[in-house]
Amino acid sequence: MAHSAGTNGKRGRDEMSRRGLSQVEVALVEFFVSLADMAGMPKSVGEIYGLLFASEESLAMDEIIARLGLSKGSASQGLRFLRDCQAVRTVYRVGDRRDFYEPELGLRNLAAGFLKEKIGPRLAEGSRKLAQLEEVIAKETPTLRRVHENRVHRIRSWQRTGQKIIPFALKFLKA
Amino acid sequence: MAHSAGTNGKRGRDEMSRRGLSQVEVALVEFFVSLADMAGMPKSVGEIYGLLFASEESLAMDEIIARLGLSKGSASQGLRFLRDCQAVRTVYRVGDRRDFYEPELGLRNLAAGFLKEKIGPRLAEGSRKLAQLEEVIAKETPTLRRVHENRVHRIRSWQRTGQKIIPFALKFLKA
DNA sequence: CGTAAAGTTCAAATATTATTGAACAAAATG
DNA sequence: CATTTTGTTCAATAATATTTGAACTTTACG
Repeated sequence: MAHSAGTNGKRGRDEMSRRGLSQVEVALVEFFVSLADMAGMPKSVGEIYGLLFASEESLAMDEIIARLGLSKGSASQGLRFLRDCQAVRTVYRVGDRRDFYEPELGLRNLAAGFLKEKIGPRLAEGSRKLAQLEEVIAKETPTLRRVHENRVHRIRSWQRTGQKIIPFALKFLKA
Repeated sequence: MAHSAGTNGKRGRDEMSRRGLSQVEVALVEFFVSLADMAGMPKSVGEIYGLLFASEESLAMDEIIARLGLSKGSASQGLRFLRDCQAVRTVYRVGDRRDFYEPELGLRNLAAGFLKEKIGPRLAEGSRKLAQLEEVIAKETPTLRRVHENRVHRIRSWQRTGQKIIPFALKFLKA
């Protein structure tokens, strides 16, 4: 078990309070946990971002571990994920070897980082697979080919629309 | 086990081919499985939509079951999910009691259905939780309150931006 | 009605994903 | 350079989500 205080493996609202998180901190952590869930990220990622978001000053990994009651492994991986998406930044404090973390608060940057890191690669992969598919279709008999080309063109059209919308939406978020 | 042909529980590319799916159908099913995964939907939902998308004519549930080799339960639940999001429609054929399904092909309608059915309720729930949180914050001491209000206002601002973008993006997709 | 076909539900089984923690690596400190 | 602090990795474990299939409901048909 990752921590000494709890009587079981679940980190619920009660245990969070016991660890010294205020009601507001607990609520913000919960809020971001449900957002993380919506975006298909692990719960621990939501917890960490939520805690940093609620916290006035930056936090080191061991502080995050202590306050959320999660394991070193989860904290390390969660912070890496958040760094990869540029949802958190490290800040340096004189006389302290640890890395301190603070959250990115700009919606535009959060969205851009998530799109670039987590969505972009998968769309690129899809695009690659579609290209392969078009090769297969080109070899089919004319009757069959007509139907399949129609379908694949439909997806291509979706992709073109998406590629127009995304940069536009990001500009919209600039504010 | 849901089907008689396979030697194990996995439905891979090989088994799909054996069931009489063409190379193109297999590729389209795979394509939508990975899209479904990206959107946090069960694989079976992607399979079903992919098969319908690849299919020139509408299909009944038992045909979907036979061709994809999934269970009655999965097919029923998957089709319900797709109907809920308006990603598929039922069509009627004379002299056949079964419901036949065809896919929605318009990106705008697909996106709108997904947002309304799967994203909307969660955002509403988040909004509700934020309102509760604001009540708690209002009761805090002035010093603490200042910090927390700042954080929550940030989220409110995100929400306002999101609420402006979504209808705009949907209009953009109308084409 | 009685029967059969079509479809749904849900508890149990399975598959997938996240978390843990101990072993390891890197880097600063004295 | 030995030691301590900080952080990472990854195999085992725990937790979660999906799938299955048998029992059930609903609807149509003769």
